[in-house]
Amino acid sequence: MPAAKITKSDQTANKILEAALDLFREQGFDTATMRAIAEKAQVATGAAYYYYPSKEAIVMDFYRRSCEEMQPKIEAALEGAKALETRLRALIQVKLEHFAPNRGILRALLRNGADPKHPLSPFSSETRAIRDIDTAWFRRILIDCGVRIPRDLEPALPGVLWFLQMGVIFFWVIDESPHQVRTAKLLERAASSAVVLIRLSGLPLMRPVRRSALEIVQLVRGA
Amino acid sequence: MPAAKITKSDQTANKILEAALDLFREQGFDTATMRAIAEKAQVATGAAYYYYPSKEAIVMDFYRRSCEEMQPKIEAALEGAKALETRLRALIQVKLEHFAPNRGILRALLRNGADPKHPLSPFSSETRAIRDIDTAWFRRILIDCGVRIPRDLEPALPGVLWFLQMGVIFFWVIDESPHQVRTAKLLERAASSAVVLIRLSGLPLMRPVRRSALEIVQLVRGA
DNA sequence: TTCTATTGTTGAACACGTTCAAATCAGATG
DNA sequence: CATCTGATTTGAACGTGTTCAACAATAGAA
Repeated sequence: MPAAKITKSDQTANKILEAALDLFREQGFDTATMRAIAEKAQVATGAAYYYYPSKEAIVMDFYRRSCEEMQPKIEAALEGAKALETRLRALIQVKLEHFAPNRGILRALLRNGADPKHPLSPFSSETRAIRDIDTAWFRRILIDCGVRIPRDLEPALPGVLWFLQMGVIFFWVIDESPHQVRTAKLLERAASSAVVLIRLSGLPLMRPVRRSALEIVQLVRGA
Repeated sequence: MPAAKITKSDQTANKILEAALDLFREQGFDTATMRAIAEKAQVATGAAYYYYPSKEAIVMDFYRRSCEEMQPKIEAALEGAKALETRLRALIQVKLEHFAPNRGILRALLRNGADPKHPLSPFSSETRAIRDIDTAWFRRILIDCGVRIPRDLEPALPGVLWFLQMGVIFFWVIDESPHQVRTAKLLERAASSAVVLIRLSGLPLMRPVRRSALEIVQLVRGA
């Protein structure tokens, strides 16, 4: 692998990204105009479009970078965490903390979440790669976690937990309570409930329910 | 109540609404421009804004009207339906059928669903009235439905079922399978599972799970 | 060095949703 | 009838994200 040289082009792209994020943080995604971003980055309006195909692509790049930066943080947070509940909480907590200074930007990103056709949606094909990396973490924390996972549930569970995580993050970006204390509570309850449900799902009595849930998951995933 | 006279103003508003919906259906929400809508309605661009504060307000009005029109249809569909599962399916089915010719328009409406601050979101304060009417139906179908509802679950359940319905509708608008056959399957499974879960939730063993679920619901509702 | 092709940069122009001051209309009032 | 008042209608203008033809800089080949 050749040493990744930092070209002038990279610097310009960075200048634009930083200018944009600054403005997004200061005045919000909608209020910050491309003209203002370009001016702050000391380039012409068109230059921004040479590096980013759209305003949304900028916030997409922010998302991609954030996820990269988070990988080692996640690794560290899971260090020593053995119980599934602890791991779940730690994994999601890392993300909330990492995004905390940029909650507004994340909101701009997630507001299109309901539309899988939208490039910014966490369910879009554009964000597929990130989603896969994310899901792999959930697959990993299920291994040797002290909770027996029913065989048929195993392939689907990481995706379901990722979805649960998305729910928590969605809630977090719109949580107006001081210090997002409601989200903290929700995360606690959700993680605990998830583990309880997984445990229960192994009970013979629950077999039909488990099968139904699985069918629903497969239906939704296939769409 | 005085006879609701149809004023010239009403006619113009209607002309604009119809022109807009036609164009939305023909070419989609984004492609249809306000100028084209105004032209089709044979008014100036500004006139559209005299009647509708925004392009989105038009589709909002469509949503409001649709819900009004659906009331008698729902009433009819529930006629004779006694079992909870049947009722659930019928209630949601009515909505899908009613919206079927306008699936694209509904998609434009729901894509902002993840942002409760957005006026068009089914979770926004602007759509509160509609949501309340909707939820009342779910409260109603729970009465004398043959399924014992745990006391503590009773106040929360209509809202939860409404949420479930929203999930099905969200899935439906993005379901690309022929005739939305996947949605049909999903609705079947979801309704069945919902009833099973409600039944199970009454079991003594499930009391802690029920309590946790209830806590989570209350946390999310309060935000 | 000089030519050439690629890469980067510019700012005017476009189409859009939206606003608004002015014009027009309709009905009430004198 | 003439006048006034409020409701309606107009179309130009604004600010936005985005495009693009033209230009500049750079790097590699000759």
